[in-house]
Amino acid sequence: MNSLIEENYLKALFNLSNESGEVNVNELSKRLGIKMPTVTSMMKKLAKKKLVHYESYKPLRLTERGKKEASIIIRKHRLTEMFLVQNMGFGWEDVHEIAEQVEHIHAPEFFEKMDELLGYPKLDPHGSPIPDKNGKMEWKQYNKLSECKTGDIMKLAAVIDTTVEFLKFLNSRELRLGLKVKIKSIEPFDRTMIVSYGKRLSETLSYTVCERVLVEKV
Amino acid sequence: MNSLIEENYLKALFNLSNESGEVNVNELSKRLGIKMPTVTSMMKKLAKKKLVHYESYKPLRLTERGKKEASIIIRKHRLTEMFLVQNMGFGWEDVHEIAEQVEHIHAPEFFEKMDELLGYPKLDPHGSPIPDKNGKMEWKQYNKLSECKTGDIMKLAAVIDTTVEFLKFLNSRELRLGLKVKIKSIEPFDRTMIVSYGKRLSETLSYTVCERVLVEKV
DNA sequence: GTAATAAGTTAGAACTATCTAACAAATATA
DNA sequence: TATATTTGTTAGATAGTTCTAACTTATTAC
Repeated sequence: MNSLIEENYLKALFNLSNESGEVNVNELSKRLGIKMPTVTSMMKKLAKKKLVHYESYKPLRLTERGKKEASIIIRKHRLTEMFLVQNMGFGWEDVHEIAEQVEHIHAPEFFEKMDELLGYPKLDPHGSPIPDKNGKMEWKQYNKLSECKTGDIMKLAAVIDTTVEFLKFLNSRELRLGLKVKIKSIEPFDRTMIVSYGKRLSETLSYTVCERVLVEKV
Repeated sequence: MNSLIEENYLKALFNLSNESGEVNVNELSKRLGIKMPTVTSMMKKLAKKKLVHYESYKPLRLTERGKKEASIIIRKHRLTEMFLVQNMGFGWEDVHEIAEQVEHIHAPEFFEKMDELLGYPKLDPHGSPIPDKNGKMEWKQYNKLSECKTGDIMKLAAVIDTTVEFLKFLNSRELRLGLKVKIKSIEPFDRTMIVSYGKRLSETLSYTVCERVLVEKV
């Protein structure tokens, strides 16, 4: 059984690996807000437990067991987010912080029940895939909205950023997953996009925003 | 903000005070499965935080603040149990362990939402009162079934023991809260009761069982 | 290719929550 | 009351997670 603290290291390492390939002590340290020496010593501890491969000065890698345990925590997080939205009426902007705590509950039957009540969803409210009981998950290859070109019509598929501030911004523009967005023009100087969707015929989205939104072909 | 560990001491002290009046280090130590010296030092720590009144060799007492914080943890526990039963379809025997973990989640809006979805219940699935947001709760004065006499017709109101084993025993005899039970006779030697209820005209309940069931006049 | 900078490690300290061993106080018993 | 038992405290040790300071290795820039 891993402690809550170990679980947070595993999860952060798993997420960072998926985001940026190779992960080093410095990155993990920044992600967790924990100083590097502490991270080093935890990596040694997790290496002893066969959850990470650790060699001095080398990039950090989860073992297969480490990946599986991390996936299960992420499964619990995403099922919880989905449950909070679908079955309890929370907005997608309010669920991350709660799920961050609920994900550490050790009670498989609790999460199985959520899964069942939700009808075995494949995606969470932010469009991220929910790993199955064995920790397997399928990542669809989405593109960033910021990488699309003028004239493209794309469907919003997922968000990368799940902070309250970002999601409230999307709410304020009535932007939600599944929506079809047409790119009317792109400002070359700062890569701001002018887009249209639903009843909104001309909305301006900064590059910062477009970078955090994943889309797929309609 | 109190740690999970501090919360468990507060809750145990609160529950023991309600059960048996004066609480000493030894009792609290046994309840928590933690050795006495550890309990002593935690009491000193909680006294510094103005959550308990502590004097060497004197009984332990929660301060008003301590009582309030303990009540809020118990509120979260009982709302969770009720939610698991009413909104997620768990049996009353399966919810204690899960609630034991969920009660430590710091997210008032999560528990407010449960309360709302449940329609502001006053009692949990085991018949215990749910404290309000300010930590206030009303204890109805129930009697133990074991203290009733032959001929009494009583309604099952609450259970004292929430372990899986005990509740499964009650399930196996179709005993649930709200049920009317008539005491047909009491064996003087071991205080075993012969009772009737529903379609069951003659069931035998040991003193151990009757002691754990609270009842009220019909 | 050396110097400067960034990243990583080691050593040692602090804090929390736990324990055991030894002693002290309070309570029960004879 | 004197003794035995129970209860409670003090002191010191251990394990987990964190930190800072000092040092080492790797990478970047000139």
